[in-house]
Amino acid sequence: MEQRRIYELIDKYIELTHEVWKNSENLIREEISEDLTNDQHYILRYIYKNGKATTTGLAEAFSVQKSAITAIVNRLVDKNLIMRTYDEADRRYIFLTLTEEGKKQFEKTEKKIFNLVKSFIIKFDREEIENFIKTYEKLASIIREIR
Amino acid sequence: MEQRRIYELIDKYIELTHEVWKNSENLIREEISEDLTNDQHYILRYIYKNGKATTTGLAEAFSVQKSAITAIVNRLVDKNLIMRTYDEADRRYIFLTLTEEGKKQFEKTEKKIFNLVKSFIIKFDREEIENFIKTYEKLASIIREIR
DNA sequence: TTTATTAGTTCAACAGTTGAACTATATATC
DNA sequence: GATATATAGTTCAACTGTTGAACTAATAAA
Repeated sequence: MEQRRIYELIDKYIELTHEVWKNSENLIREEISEDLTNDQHYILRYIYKNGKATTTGLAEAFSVQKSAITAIVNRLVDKNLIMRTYDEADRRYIFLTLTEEGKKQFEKTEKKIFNLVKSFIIKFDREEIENFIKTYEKLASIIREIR
Repeated sequence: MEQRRIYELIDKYIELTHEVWKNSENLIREEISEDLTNDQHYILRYIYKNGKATTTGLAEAFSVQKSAITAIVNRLVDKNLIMRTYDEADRRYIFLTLTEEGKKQFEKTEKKIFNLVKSFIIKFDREEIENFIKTYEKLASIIREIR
């Protein structure tokens, strides 16, 4: 590929990712902010999908320090959406699980986000969106390798 | 498209965008954090590309309140990367421009980000990345319409 | 001239983040 | 078994970014 075109593509990529991410996050926030912040929802999402989680596991998954997770989890525990339970086999571990209220809250919030994403995903024809997701997956794994 | 497949695609989209964005931002932060935060760089980027900016313009472009822009701009002014100048034609307006140091800093930082993005963009063949960007642009304009 | 609007800042309050210091538990080494 | 090391998690101070309300200053409209 010619240098010039590569340059243009990179430039567009940088601008597009920033714009799309920012706007999406704002749309999501408008939908859910009365109940949760976006980051709080992503934490609930991780625990919901995995059944349980640890501080260290979340810190790795979200690429942040453990203290950042502690802070968010504290807020979710205060809201009675998450529970902490010691692992009796190794008491250094604390398992984070969703309370019943946490599950309900997640499902409610996720549905709103889901419908939002759906509203723009359905504007593409099937082939285009399939290819887009396929490339996105490749991109994710390339970035995973770099880290 | 069948409901089930749509569901899967939306689910993947939500997970992929979050993972890719988070990881990319972290990679960028590792590259530039000694000089600038990521958001500070994006503000410099906007002014650099447009020559000048106003608080209101930046607030709209970044979809945040004006006070958020004031805070970031203050830090950049403190670092002597941005200048404020009153518009003599309408003294309500304050134009934000880059100082010489600001331009240099931006170019230096942008180059690092550029090379980072390049390192994963070049792993795709031309057609794939062209299609990806094309769909991304469509996505951006759909989201722009929704807002 | 009075009232509206517009551009921008200030401020308090909050979420999220890092990084260092800390506690508590478990594992390795002598 | 005692000491040293490693691991999981929290606490804390400091910082960035954010909202939203109250404010100042300048311009436009009535």
